[in-house]
Amino acid sequence: MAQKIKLSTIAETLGISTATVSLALRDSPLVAANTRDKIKDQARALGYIYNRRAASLRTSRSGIIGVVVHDIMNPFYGEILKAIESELDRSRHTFILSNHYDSVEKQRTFIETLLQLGGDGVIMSPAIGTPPEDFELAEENGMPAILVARQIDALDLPTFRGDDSYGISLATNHLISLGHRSIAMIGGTDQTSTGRDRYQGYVNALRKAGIEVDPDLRIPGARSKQGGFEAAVHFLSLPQKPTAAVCWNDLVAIGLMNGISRAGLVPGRDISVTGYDDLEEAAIATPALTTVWNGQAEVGRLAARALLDRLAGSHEPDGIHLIKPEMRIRQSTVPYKAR
Amino acid sequence: MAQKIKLSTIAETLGISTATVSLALRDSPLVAANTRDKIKDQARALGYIYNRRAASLRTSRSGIIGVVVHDIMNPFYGEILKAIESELDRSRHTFILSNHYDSVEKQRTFIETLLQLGGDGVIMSPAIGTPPEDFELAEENGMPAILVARQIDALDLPTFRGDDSYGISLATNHLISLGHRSIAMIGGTDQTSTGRDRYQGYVNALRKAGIEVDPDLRIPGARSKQGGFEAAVHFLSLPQKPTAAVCWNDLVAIGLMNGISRAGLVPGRDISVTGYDDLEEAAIATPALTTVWNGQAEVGRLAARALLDRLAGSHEPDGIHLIKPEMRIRQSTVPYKAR
DNA sequence: GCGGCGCGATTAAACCTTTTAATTAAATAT
DNA sequence: ATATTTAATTAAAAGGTTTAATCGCGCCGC
Repeated sequence: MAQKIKLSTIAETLGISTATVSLALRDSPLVAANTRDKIKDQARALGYIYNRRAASLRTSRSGIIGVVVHDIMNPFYGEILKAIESELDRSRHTFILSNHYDSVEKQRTFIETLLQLGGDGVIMSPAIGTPPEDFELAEENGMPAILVARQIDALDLPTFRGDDSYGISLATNHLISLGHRSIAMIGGTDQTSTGRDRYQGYVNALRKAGIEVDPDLRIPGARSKQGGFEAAVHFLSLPQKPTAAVCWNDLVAIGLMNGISRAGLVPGRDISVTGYDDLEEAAIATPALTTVWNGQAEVGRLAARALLDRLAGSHEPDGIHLIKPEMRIRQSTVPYKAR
Repeated sequence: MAQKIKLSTIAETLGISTATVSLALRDSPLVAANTRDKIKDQARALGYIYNRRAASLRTSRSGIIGVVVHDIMNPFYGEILKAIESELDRSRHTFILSNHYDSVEKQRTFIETLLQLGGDGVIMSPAIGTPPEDFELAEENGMPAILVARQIDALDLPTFRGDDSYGISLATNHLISLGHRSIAMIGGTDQTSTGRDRYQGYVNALRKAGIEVDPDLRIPGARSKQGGFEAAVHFLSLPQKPTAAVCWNDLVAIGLMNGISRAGLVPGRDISVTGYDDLEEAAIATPALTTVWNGQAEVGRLAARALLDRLAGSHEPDGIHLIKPEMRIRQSTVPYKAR
């Protein structure tokens, strides 16, 4: 490996000072146009590589933004990440991604690493049970945090997420309007704010329609296809013989439909199923999945925007920004027929 | 934000030198045990945060490893990433993730950013059409590169991938042994080494069985569910009426099966379908997908291991390391019946 | 009583860039 | 010709950590 080219290498070969080189490369108006061009040409010719860590040591701005979610392999987060990525791309920021798999421990390690690297900010979907101190750690050290998808009640951080309670009530109402009365809710947990909101939306819709809420119809579980698939057995053996299922998300819904098919029944004919999130996959599932658009791309975009704005100095109001979900009706839901 | 705590802050409050503090925090044997403990306690008490950029400026080791693949939302890469992540986790390295979406431009930008950050190494699944110079750039600047899933013919970099030709021939042979004679190959491109290998595997298997290769039965397309779904129409309208399809990967296969269902036929009864990769999802698809295990976890693990070894000094031999795929037979493939 | 040895701690330089204040050179005004 | 303004460049310090070289000191053996 040839020896490292630095500012001073360029300066020496050109017989000028490093200060001028530095200024020229940053396009400062302080340096004459033709010296600037000469410098840039030389930098290119020598294969100069800007040393960000030296620079950021001086400027205390690293250009690094951390993003941490539960699991990047989950398409729900994937769609959020994609939006964040494309927003950050056009702003010369590098982003560091991590999963926390709902381990508070892992999440804290990530925040610490990011602080060590001098991260400019962080966008997070916090792990279940995150203690507020972990975020205060970030803020205290000058690293602003923005929350997506989940909120932390004790903290007043800028948060972008869908209106879960409203969204699930949309799905539940849709099933009720099709004549269903025995409706199960499948997947997810009640230990997150999201979980409580969703359950609340389900309960509210049922109550409003005068349907009694049966706690046995709540089947929590993993928020994955696997989770939905596994829930199918339990679901089909319920004594109440539900005719419809409101699922935690599209993954659970697709898994559940697979499980139902495996048992010889036909989803979208014998059983109505709704999803949540409107993943790309929902439209091509069989049957095409009725679901609730949850605006993940919007969430990601707004969160990234908010962080960039804050880094640029503007301190926009904290608090929770809710995206209004919308119904997407497809073939997995049909009018009630006795089973 | 309270003012920054640095080594010298700790040193002053304790009336010792920063050198001692630095050594103590790195657990150097040069400092006495009880001073070390005192220092560590004080560091914790003051909320000291290690400044990695200052350190790496000095040591020229950043602890950062770059990972770039086509698309992290693709579960095939997701499984590789997960393996890399867990291997890197236990070694105090931070990893920076990026998609290149097969844009050589985006890939180069990423490599440059990584160099600026002083990345210690990079693991890549190179973009289609990557010019060798882009990797030489990395190597020249002391940043070793390891390839996964795809290779670059002109370069002798350490590469870990499945044996595609062999793997696809396994799938094709399986269908032939079930009596199928008109077998299509769906999805993917022939512009990557992977693509050419896979097509070769398909062709070889057919030839060996004395079946004529019909180029019309090759339907290239996006390597996604969407791609498979869209290919279904074309597939079903082929004049040759194929009774089976070898798909580029599980996503294409699942999409194709969805498309076939949508057209009123039953995959795993009317049409046999094989996937590739054995994603978690394959087992719970309906019907459960016959596919080829491609060892993504193994690929990721070995690649990470190889990079860490190289960073630790050992220069293991370059070249291509092939993982031997294995057949996973499930319900999506059935014996031939005239259609 | 002295040279030598080891332990524990320190000094000081180095890593590379940015930025402010200062300097020099050139242009304009008087 | 000199004084003043403007433009272009530079010197030097700062940013936080690591590490080779050095130092001080108590102790051992002779």
